[in-house]
Amino acid sequence: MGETTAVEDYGRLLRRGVVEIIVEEELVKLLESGRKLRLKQGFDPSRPDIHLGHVVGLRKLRQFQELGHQLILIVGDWTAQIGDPSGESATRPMLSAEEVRANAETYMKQFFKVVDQEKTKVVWQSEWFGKFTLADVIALTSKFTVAQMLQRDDFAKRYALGRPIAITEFLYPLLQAYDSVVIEADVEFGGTDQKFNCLVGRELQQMVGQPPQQVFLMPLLVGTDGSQKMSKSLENYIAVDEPPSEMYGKVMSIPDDLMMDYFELLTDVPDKELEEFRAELDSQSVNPMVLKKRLAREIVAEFHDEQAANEAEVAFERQVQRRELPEEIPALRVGDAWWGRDETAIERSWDLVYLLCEAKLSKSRSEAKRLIAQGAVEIDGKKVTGDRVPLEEIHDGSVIRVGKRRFVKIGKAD
RNA sequence: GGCGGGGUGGGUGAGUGGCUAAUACCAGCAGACUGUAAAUCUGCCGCCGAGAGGCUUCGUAGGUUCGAAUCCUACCCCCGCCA
Repeated sequence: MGETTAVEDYGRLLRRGVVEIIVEEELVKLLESGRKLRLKQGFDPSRPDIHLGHVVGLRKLRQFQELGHQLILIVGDWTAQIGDPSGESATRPMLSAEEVRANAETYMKQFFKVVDQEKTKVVWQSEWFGKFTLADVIALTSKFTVAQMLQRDDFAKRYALGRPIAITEFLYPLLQAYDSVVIEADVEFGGTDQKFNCLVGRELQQMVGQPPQQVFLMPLLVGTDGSQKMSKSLENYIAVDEPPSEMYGKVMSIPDDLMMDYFELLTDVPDKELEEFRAELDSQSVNPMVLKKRLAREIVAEFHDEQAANEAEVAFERQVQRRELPEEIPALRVGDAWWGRDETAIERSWDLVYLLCEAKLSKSRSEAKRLIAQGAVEIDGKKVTGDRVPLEEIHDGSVIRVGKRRFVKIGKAD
């Protein structure tokens, strides 16, 4: 494919889904030097779940790997104990070595869904920080000033507002920077919120006589709520290990405005095609839903496969768009007493409230009553209006539905 | 060491003796509509109770009062400022 491919790859590599490159000319020089670059990516094994917000960066790493570069993945078993200072960081409980290892394993299993494991070397922070003495800590911290730390937007804001900043939070960027020195990173990757930390890395490297790493900053993906960055604590995330239909549905639930960002950052749909999509959306010549379905398929296929994506789509169309029943419905086994032979027989009816609770379709009796009152409950497609349901309305195999997405199939207990 | 601020329902955050199961916003749930689990609109959103109503909740434990998230006491926790 020759030279054109190389040029195209650079364009895609350096433009799509990139906010800022520090320093771009230097990075280009490195790329053109033909040297195998050392790419740095770290993670804290405090939260092992990877969601699409992380994937934006991981895809970029993969693109670099495709060009033959070497990824060094740092397991932040020390920084995990500090917690990245993003806001009101509650002090984290110390994780045991066991937990850290387990988390790291879970993390990497998901990580290598996107990133090429063959071209990745995994190292642990404890390999170097485990040997750190107080003297080393003092030496490291003495290289920086509080004023420098306060350059970081997050710190500056909190300081101005009189919000607390823990001393260990200042340590975080320093440890991260030291990582760069140890592994002699050529390029570090991160979301835009990582800018400060990455820049500290550059400085520290220069202080010890290393060439400073290049910094590659990517946009923060907005979560399914459409307003805040995707994060686990905000409950607006799509995890990479979610089942296909769940993933598909969550993608469909993002606001239309977010669609093109997702396309750009999370799929390989060519730029040219994305341009067409934008034009179609602008001129309203396409139903956004159609494009969003394409997006959902692309994403599901990336983490599962084509077939799973198609099945998820079929399920979505049936269950959400046409409000039909899903293929698989959880079953609730009901004992003989419930079939009207004992106390229920006296009233000749089912206690639907009780049934909903038993079936875990409702958290409490109060909620169950509300749901019924709001017309959210139907039995075999018939809307229910009262708490009591005549015995004959429910038989073996009846399906109770609450809202659009909750179902249970009633069956006799063995 | 001194001074001050604060701990309220999943979150933010009102409320300074009864009208407060507790304003508002966000999230969540449901319904309608639809072009999707988008958007919009409407309703719901502690628990128990068929209902009337009852019970539990505002850091913890006591107390004052006919009555407390609101007052008092002690304790716990968080934060800022000045040294």
